[in-house]
Amino acid sequence: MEVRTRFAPSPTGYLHVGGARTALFNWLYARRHGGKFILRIEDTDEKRNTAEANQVIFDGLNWLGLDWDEGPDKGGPYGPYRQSERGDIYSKYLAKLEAGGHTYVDGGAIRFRSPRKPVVVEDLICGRIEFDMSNPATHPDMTIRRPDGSWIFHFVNVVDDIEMKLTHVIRGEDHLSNTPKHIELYQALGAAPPKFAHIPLILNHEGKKLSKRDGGSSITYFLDQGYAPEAVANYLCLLGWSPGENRERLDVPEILSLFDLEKINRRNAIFDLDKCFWLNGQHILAMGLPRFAELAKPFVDKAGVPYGTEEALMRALAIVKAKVKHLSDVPAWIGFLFTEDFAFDAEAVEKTLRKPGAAGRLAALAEALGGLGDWTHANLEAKLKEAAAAMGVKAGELVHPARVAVSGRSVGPGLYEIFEVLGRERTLARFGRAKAMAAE
RNA sequence: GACCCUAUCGUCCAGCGGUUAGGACACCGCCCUUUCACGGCGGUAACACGGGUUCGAAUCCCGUUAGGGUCGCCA
Repeated sequence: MEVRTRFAPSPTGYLHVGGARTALFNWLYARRHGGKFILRIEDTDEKRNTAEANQVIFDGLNWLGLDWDEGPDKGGPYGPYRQSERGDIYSKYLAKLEAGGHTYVDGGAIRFRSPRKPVVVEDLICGRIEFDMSNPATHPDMTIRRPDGSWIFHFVNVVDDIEMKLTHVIRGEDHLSNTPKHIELYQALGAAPPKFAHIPLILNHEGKKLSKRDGGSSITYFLDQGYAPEAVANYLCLLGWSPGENRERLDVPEILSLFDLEKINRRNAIFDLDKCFWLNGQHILAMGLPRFAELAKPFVDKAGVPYGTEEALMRALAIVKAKVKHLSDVPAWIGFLFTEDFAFDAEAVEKTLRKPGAAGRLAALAEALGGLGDWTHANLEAKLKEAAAAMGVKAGELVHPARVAVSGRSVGPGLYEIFEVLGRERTLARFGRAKAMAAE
């Protein structure tokens, strides 16, 4: 039988990382087993069900690289995929329940009468759990339709899962206690329940459920902060799951080949931004220049870096890629390469250019480089070291003031790489300008 | 409160009856180095507690404690 999983978010206007991880696990499971991944919007109650709120979900999933086979925007054999458009289906199922004598009216609302029999949940992750449903005080008959005719989550969720032929329901552990209610509904409707897999929750640093207020609780945070989606997906799946062999950095194809619901653990995990950050750097380091450029470009454009040609941009990106941890930092890393109007860091100027003799050393270096043959990394390095030796100083005595002279800062890409990208003319011009700031 | 889940370094993840309890992030040293990163080496740091079972428990069982979740005419 074909595996069918789903992600069924409520359009609240943002995509929570916990939801994103749930989506990721569902997607992984479906793709791993050659099945289908379905997107369904659960908007029976939420009045924030706007086109924008829907778009946020689409964008978030797309950004993470999670594609769906059926959904509100692409249709499918069991649509519509928005609960607000499925009223007729729910009415039909309600009639079934009514015919079976499973409902009663209470205050205008319709409730489902619990059979009050023990219910066993066979969970792929949590194992076998038996629930005693006999006490109406702790397990009240659930409402399935409000007096105004609108539907309640538990009912429509089950109906849709039946109608859409879902085989596996992978969701947060906060639904574990709801599951026996859902199973009662399946039984009353004469449908076989899907396999359930309840994954542990993501907690904040206080050990509470991650909320909107917590940094990094929304997927857009990662996009804005300059995270690579592959790094975020990688980090998210490492929360509660392990590929074994102490593997940390994994690309999606690897995750796909290793993923297994049975290997998901049962303990809630605290979200650790530090590790996600580190993983981001690892992914950036490992990715090719084209991918890096693709991810960095939006930030470069947004910052208005006047990089000129595409080739020039690529040369700049190439020399900073190994240093960058956040893609959002790229403009700051490369800006000085494209304008003479870059800022000089006061402390850097003080420590290097204002050092006695700096002006003379800079002048000597400029002279040496002026006569250099091919303006290449190797030649530049050799010439600088030769000049340092001739002056009887350590290479650093030339390197540091030169770096500040051409970039305005004491940290940055490799010096010779900067020289190469700037070219002879601009490098020497910047030397000349810096001499004015330097101490004799 | 009732019910359900969970319990290994500060954090994430290994471990599934016999290990000097391992890896990663973070942190602290040292090395590499033109800066910053990267990388390398080393260090600090954990089996919640109490009973069992067993020749032998982080691993199995039972309690206690702690944390989380669910008990909606929210999803």
